[in-house]
Amino acid sequence: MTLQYALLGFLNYGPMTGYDLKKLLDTSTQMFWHAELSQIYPQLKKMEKDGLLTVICEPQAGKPDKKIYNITNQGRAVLLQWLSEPLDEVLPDKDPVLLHLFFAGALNKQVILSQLRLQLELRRAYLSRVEVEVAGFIQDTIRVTGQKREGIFWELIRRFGAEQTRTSIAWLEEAIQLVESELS
Amino acid sequence: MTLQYALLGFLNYGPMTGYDLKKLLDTSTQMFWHAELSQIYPQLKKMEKDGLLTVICEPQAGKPDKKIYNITNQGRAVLLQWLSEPLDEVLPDKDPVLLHLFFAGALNKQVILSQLRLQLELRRAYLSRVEVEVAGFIQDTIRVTGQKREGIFWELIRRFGAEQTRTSIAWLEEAIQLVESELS
DNA sequence: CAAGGCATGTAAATCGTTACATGATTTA
DNA sequence: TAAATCATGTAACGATTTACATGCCTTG
Repeated sequence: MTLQYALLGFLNYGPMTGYDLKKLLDTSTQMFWHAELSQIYPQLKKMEKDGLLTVICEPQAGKPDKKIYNITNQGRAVLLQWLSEPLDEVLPDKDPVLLHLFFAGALNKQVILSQLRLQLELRRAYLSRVEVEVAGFIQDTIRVTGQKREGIFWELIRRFGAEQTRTSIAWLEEAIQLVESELS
Repeated sequence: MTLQYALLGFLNYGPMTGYDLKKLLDTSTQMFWHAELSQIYPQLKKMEKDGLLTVICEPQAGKPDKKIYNITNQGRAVLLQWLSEPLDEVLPDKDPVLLHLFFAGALNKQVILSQLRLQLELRRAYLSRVEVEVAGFIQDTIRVTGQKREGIFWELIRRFGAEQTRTSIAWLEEAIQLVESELS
């Protein structure tokens, strides 16, 4: 169901195809929402049937028709209603990395250390991507589309990701030290 | 598949029932892994069929037989193999709260502020639970079971949750200020 | 006396991933 | 010439949630 709202959110920016939506999911929401084309296409079909979207087919040579989706007033209403819902939960998410670590007592010190060091490396690389590429991408998008109000929230979420990653990095550094010194 | 490893991880501590496992998932891993009984029972059955577990049925009056599961050597090998896998990904998780906020530009200032304030309240409450109850629960468990080595990791993960929550709180406070001052 | 804990499950539905299928054009 | 981009999908499988079903015992 949530995928529906993600798609409505993007279609509220303007008409586009399923393929376009996939690219947007991959470049902007990927860290907190993503989906495969094989999930997006049927979902769009259902939303059209439900009256949340309309389609225009644009014939193309050598490729399938381009199906350009438009959000309807009903679709906009459904989106706004969802967006207005109170955020009254702290969401438990699923994180296999933490599950690993939770049972890591069963492993020997060296294996644990190499796992922690690998995570540390990956998160440092991710942080620099968020601080450089993602930040630039958001500024470009604001400039090109003129979505200043929306841009405030995009940037806020980017900073959230950066802060969370910094926290992870500091924690991993401490964890490595602790395992090195306190684990036999 | 990951649920299997969570169950193996707990059964590696000692024999127990599906009902027991559900309670453990609810009290210790709930923030990074959880499952319903309707998923746990069939999974245990499958794991027994696969030779990762053995069962002993203990008849009870007025209740269904208690089915006590034991991890086998093969189960232990499967668990250790999974635990040893390199943690070579930064996991994208799904977070409807961030998705909300990503599209919050479509909402008016007051609705956004009340949503952010609600999240702030919830996370402050969660942090105090992690710092008091969860911390106490972990120390009790270490004392009662004597799992000192495992306890190091439980405590590490608890601190991770606390740090991430602190980061969220600081970020929400900033976000509220920014929305108050910079959004019309 | 109602609610919750104990203890097991099944059935249906939804959500999500992976694999398969087509076929032209562009880029490395 | 192989791979990526464009552009659509279907099919099969696996993971997860929600609803339903039973029934005793304990606690408030």
